[in-house]
Amino acid sequence: MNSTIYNPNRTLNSSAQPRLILSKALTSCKTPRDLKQLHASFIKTGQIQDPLTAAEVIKFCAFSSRDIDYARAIFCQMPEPNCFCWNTILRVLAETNDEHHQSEALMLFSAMLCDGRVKPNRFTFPSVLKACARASRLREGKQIHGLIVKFGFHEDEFISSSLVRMYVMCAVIEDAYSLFSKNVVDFDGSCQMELDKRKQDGNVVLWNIMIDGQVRLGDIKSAKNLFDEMPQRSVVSWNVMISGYAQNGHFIEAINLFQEMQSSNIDPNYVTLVSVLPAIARIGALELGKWIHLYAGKNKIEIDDVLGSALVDMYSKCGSIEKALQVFETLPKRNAITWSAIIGAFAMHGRAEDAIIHFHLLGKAGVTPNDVAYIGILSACSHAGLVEEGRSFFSHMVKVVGLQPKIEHYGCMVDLLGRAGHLEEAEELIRNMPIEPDDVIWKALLGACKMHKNLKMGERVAETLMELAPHDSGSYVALSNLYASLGNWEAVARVRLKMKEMDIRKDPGCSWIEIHGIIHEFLAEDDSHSQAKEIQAMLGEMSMKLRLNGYRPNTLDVFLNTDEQEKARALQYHSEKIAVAFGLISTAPKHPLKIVKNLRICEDCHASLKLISLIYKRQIIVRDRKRFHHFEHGSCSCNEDASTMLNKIYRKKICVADF
DNA sequence: CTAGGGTTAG
Repeated sequence: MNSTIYNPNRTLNSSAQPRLILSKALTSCKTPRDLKQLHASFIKTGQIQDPLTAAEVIKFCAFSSRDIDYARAIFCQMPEPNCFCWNTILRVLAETNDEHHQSEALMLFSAMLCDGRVKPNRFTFPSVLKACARASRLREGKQIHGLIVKFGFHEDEFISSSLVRMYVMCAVIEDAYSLFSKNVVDFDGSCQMELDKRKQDGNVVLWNIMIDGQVRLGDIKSAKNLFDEMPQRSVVSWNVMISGYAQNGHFIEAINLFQEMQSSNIDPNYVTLVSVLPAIARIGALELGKWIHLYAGKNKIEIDDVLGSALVDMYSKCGSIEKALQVFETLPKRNAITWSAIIGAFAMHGRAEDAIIHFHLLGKAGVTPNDVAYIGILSACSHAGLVEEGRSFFSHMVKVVGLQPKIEHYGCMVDLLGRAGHLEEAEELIRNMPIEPDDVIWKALLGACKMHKNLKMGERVAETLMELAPHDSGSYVALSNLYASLGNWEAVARVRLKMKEMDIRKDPGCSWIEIHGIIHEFLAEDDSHSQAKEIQAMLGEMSMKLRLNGYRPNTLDVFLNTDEQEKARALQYHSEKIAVAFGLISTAPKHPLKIVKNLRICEDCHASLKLISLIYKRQIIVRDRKRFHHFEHGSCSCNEDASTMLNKIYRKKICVADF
């Protein structure tokens, strides 16, 4: 590292200014420029020599202006950092999301020990353990555990909870649990009254860490059990559990818990909002999302770049691209993730031009695009068929920005080339890329084979896919669709038979609708809802009115091997239809219905919903796993979509379900 | 100077 740390020949200038004035001066810094100016003046007056001043500046750099390099530079220039300074830089490095910085924290810690002029104190270890935890460095973690015992800090409750955290994050759940049990205070015992506030808080933290660890290991059930068992909860306990659900795909549970939190009179804070918004976005619960936005405003919760990114994503995934843009434009600060969110939003809504415009604006704003921004821009190009633009963005990413393309980027390129008909080039890209291809990328190529009716390549790709993911329904469905698009029904039957033999079933379809702020979830053929009877009646009415209006069930995409009547029945009970039926009986006339589906909407539902929008005079907005469909006056916004055009041309033959 | 957070191809 930097040798000036170890230079013993300089002396300390102790012209310390009172700390209050110092932090006031720091918080008055609004831009990195202000900070650098203040720093310059500290250097001029020699005040930077004061460890307290330096530590404050380091902290401010790292946490308020998030400039780790600058923080490190200040630390490295200190002739004789005291323990407080060491602790500060260690904490700064440990709390980043960057594994390099966390490793650096460990190296710095060992430098601190070697240097020997400053002994680690009880504030040093939590940071160092955090670095081990975040970087999953069990070996170092154990060594540090030894040191802690040697220094006699193992009784310290902050340190013991950090130890639990380290073990839990390094996936040594048994050690974590035994330490946890040793340290956790039994609230059922008579000692409860004697516990002081600090001890109680420490106890809650210990539980929170344990829950967080279970969540990170993907053991949501154990996490929830602990959450239910814990004697006291803080707002963090709720946040950990909510984000745990959200990050493991249990969106409904996350939202339910968020609502339960409010019934328990715990006020959501900034982190709560950031944690619950992704779940709201994925479910498409616009009303709840708007409420969150309002709540932040009312409760003076600052909408910064982080919360702003979550809001932009939520509005876009809930169908309000305009609102997403509006939030984006009013943000005081935008980082690479914020830009990725808006670019991804435009991509999802098929607005390639806006995506490109914003990609250029990002560069003008002095932000370096991250890998996710490139995923957004490449998928926008792909949807719009902008092959040359896509290629140029890809090479820009590699050659100019120096980002290593991930499988997602190759996936976008395969999709881009494949859609445009450059099938050979797409396949070559897969075979030549330095990453092992996954099922997703082969599926993209298979989709393109289907689109361009390349049976030869399609069969070859499907074969590879079935080897790669033999129990994934997707490849069978895609191959079957390819045969169907060529009218080869015999081959379709063969694929379906094989699926049956291998007991492979299509993923269950699932739809959500938000009514008066409550989210209702429906599976296909679902009759578990409390208003199941009314819904059934409505479905009956819908099916009758549809038939009176000339609709005939399109049973080609029903994947069951059953007779025609069965198939028609199954279609009637697709989850999106159930959600629409429920929406129709639960809302006032003319009220638009917004539905989110986990899979792609099937052609039969697509056709039915067009008619339903006409018959019931409702706007119906369906977000399927890929895009938005706005049904109104008997037509859908995606009408001009290429695949639908194909379906129109091959209406009689095509088996449409794209799943 | 313990704990929690945002974007991700088809």
